[in-house]
Amino acid sequence: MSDRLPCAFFARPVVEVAHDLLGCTFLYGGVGGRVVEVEAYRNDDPASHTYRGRTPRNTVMFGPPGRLYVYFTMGLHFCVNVVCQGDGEAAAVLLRALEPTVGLEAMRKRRGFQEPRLLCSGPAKLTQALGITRADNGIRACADDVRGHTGGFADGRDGETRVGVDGGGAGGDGSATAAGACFLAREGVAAADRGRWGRHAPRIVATPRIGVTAAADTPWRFVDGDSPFLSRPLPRAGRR
DNA sequence: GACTTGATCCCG
DNA sequence: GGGATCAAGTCC
Repeated sequence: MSDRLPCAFFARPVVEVAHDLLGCTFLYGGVGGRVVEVEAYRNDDPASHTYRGRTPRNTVMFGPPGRLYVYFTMGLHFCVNVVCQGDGEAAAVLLRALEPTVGLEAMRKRRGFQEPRLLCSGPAKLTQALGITRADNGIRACADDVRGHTGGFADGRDGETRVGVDGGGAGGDGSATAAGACFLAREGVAAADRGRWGRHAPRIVATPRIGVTAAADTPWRFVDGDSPFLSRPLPRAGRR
């Protein structure tokens, strides 16, 4: 509980948050693992979905930090981001790979593979393994801040669950997205290994982002250079 | 290199 | 409104 990242964690510059998320644990519906690869996207960034302004699809990115922005891509995949910076700033961190640590069997079942390295080593693999879909767009992934309020939509939507813009989602299936079932947490490791936000300290390596054509050189993909669970191996130079 | 579908764009 | 375009991926 106490180690769940507060919403304030995400209300910081997105590149900073991306760094700090490495080594944290992402859990969704009791399934998940250690974050080993992320990418940062920002409003003034040609590679971001929000670069050309607000649309129905990217609306969640313009909302308060700490929410999930889930988008559908390539005709068959979902990818998941966590909204960052201030309400309206439209920045987010794409979760690209996890080292699976919790709920391996559920992930194997959804993915159809046994090998742990094949479960969450890519943004769409990860959502498939965890069972994240369009219906999760807009759900909160951060713990309540102290007391009082941190953000929330101006029109009053808030609280725990679906605030997606598609008005759909059947609303009542409530399994994985039940209150508090989706969050990021500081990893429970020796205090000596903890950084500012208490996570297990990874060896952070920055590279250009994968699959983007605009701003192709911006080095906003961050990985744990020692992890074997990346979506793709580090180029030679980045290895140890 | 194929696959698959929906959001967005550009024209009208 | 309608058709063209192309996308923050995966495949083992």
